[in-house]
Amino acid sequence: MKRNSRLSLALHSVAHMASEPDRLRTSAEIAEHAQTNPVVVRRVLGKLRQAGILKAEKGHAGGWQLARAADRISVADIYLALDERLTPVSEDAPPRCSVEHALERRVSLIMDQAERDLIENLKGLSIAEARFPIDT
Amino acid sequence: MKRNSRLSLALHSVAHMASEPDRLRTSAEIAEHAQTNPVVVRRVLGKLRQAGILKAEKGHAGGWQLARAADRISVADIYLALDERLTPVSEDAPPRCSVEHALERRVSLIMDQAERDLIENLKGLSIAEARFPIDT
DNA sequence: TTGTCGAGTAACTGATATAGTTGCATGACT
DNA sequence: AGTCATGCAACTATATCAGTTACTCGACAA
Repeated sequence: MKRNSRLSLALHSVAHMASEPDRLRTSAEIAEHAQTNPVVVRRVLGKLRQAGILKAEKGHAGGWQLARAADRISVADIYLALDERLTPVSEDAPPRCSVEHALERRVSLIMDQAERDLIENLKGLSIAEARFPIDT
Repeated sequence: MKRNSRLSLALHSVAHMASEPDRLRTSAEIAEHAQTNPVVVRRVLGKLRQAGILKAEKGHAGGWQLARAADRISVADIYLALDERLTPVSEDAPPRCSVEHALERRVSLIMDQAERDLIENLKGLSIAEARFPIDT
C-alpha cells in the first residue's frame, strides 16, 4: 500500500457496501478485494464503526455493513472519522521567536481554512452519488 | 523536530531574512536559531535556492540571502519550492475496480482543487507582509 | 454445550521517510 | 596557503505505517 491508503481503503469498502447495503461482508472478503490484510481492514473500518458509519456483527454470519442509508453518509464523514489532518496540528510550544510565530500563525490560519473548505466540499458528496460514473 | 518541519524551517528562515535583507546569514547561525542542524538548513534552503528564492554565497563572508525583494516572495513560492503535496500523488495504477475508481477519482478532484485554492491563497501572502503582527 | 466463525486487539516485523550527523570536496576571500 | 562557508554523499536514529501472528470475546449452529 501507499500513503493515504487508509482513506482509499475506507472509501473503497464503503462504496461497495453502498451498492449492496443488505449484504454483510467479512474483513477477509474486503481484504482480498482490496489486496490487503483482514486486520488492516478491521483497523480502518473500526474507525468508521466508532464514528457510527458502519456496523460490525461478530459470530457466525457476521461482518460489516453500513449503519445508515448510503445517501446519508458523506465522504466528509469518512474523512473526519479517520482523523487524519492534512495540515500539521498546531503545537502548544512556547513562541520562542516572534518573527517565526507571526508568520506561521498566518500560514496556519490559511491552511486551516483550506481544510475547512475541503471538508465542506466533501460534505456535498455522498457515497450513494459517488458510485455513478464521473460527470465533471 | 516534527512533521512538516521543512516548511516551518523555510518560513522561519525567510521571515528573518526579510527583516534584514542585506545581512548574510550562515547555515550555522540559522540552525542555531531554529534549534536544528546546519546541514538540515542547507538541505531545506537549497530547495529555495534552486527555486530562485534565495542566494547562497560560499567562502569567507558567505551565507544566505533573499534573491529578490521580500514583497515579491510569496508563501506560495516557498510552499511550491519544497514540493510537498498535501494530497497523495495520483498513481497510474490500473483501475482494477470500477467502483473504487469512480469514487476515488471524484474525491481526488475535490482534493486537488482544494490544494489549488490553498496555493492561490498563499500567493496573496508575501513574506514582507507576514512579518507584521496578526490582524485577522 | 461444544465447535466454528468473525470481530477486536495487542504485539511484533519490515519498509519507508526524515531529522540528525560526519566527513569531505569546492569555491571565495584574506 | 589558510580559513570559512556551501554542496553533497553516506550513514545513523527514530517515527510512522502496513502487514502479520496470535490471541480473546461474542454469536450462532449442530
